[in-house]
Amino acid sequence: MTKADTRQKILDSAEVLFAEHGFGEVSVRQVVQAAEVNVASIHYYFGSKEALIEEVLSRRLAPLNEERLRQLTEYEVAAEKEGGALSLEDVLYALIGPAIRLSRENDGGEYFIRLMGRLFAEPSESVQTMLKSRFKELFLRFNCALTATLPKVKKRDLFWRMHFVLGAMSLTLCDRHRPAVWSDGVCDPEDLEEVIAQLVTFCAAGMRADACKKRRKR
Amino acid sequence: MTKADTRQKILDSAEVLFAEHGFGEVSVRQVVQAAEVNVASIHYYFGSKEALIEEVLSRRLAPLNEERLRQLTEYEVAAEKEGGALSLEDVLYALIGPAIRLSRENDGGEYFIRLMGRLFAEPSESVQTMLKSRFKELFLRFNCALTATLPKVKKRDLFWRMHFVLGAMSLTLCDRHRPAVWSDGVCDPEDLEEVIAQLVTFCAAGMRADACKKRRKR
DNA sequence: GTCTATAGAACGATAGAC
DNA sequence: GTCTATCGTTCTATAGAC
Repeated sequence: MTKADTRQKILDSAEVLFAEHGFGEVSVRQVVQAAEVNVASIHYYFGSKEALIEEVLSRRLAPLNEERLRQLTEYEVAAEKEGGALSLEDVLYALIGPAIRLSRENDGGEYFIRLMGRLFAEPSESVQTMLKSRFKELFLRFNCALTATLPKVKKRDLFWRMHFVLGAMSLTLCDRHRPAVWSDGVCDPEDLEEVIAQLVTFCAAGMRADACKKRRKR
Repeated sequence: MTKADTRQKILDSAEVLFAEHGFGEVSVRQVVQAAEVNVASIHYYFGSKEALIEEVLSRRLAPLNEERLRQLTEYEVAAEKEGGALSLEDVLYALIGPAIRLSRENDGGEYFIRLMGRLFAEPSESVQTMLKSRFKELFLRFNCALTATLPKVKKRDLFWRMHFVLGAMSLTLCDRHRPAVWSDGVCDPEDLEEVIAQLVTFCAAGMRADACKKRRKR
């Protein structure tokens, strides 16, 4: 077995196990058993359990966020060529589409995406700092694009709404079966393009809402 | 120290630790140390770590969901008295308001709410079955109320949108500081009524969106 | 009802032969 | 690069004195 094979097998098994049970619940011994490699391999290749976690994440996050930025740029160029403006739906589509598609792929992307959903629900400082640094560029680019398509929405409202978009997307990524289970089969999460369309429709309407007003007591 | 005191101290400490670090990452020894009680207490009072987790959850979930249902009924009665119909904003307010308020209380409710946010991101079957059974009644009641206020929205679209509302709310509950951190202080998550108003505004607009259409390729 | 003491298993990590 | 063997630690859980 080549070096690349062992490394790969460890990463693949770790991705699945961490996604299904969480970091703390999975031991390195379970990982090596699932990967069918030796106990010592993880420390040989990664040094520690923590370093393994880091690797599992970075392996897929960079390509995903690059694809999002690529699509956003593509839509911007297309809009300019047609002489029109970038639409809100385009921006949301570039943000949401690649992640949902990755979550339905059979090469393990599904597990990585569930892992990301978990991480966003994780308030520990180290995790949040890691997320912020890895999403900073993406966040700024999309924030600009959204501001441009929604000139009437106040800056503060826009930040809140981006947070809510992230939440709606994040829960959808966490567990693809939930909408079907809770709706007794009315929703079909296997229909990829519908999931994306549903999310984009909901989020676009939410982003376009009139200025938020605190509620009068009734 | 009375029996009730010890039990209470264990539950309070467990709530905080589980919320901050997750179930798997926290050992019963850390819990007893934080609670300043004996190592054997947890097994005396709860039997096992798993049973302790169950107790931490049920202690607060029932009152929270009762309050949500109570508010919904209150709004229904008020609307009928005025001869008007229940508004979508009322329904969302009854769903979201109590949870956000609990998340800002200083009696530990804050930690419980973060724990719930984590659980929703947890796809393990046992957790999802537990959640579904404990939220079934609430879900049905609110589903009815939403259907009534949104007669034009298709059943399937409605289910999807409820899922997205849950996601937006869930992420907001997970980590109260995130919107402030990501927006460099522009958002103020300490302003309770604004958080609620922002969420209700966004979700109401999303729920009212026109029928979802799959996207044409561009 | 609270304590000490400890069983018995699993943990992350490493040393050293091959 | 892969293996076995094992270190030292920590874990959940329990038995039994008080």
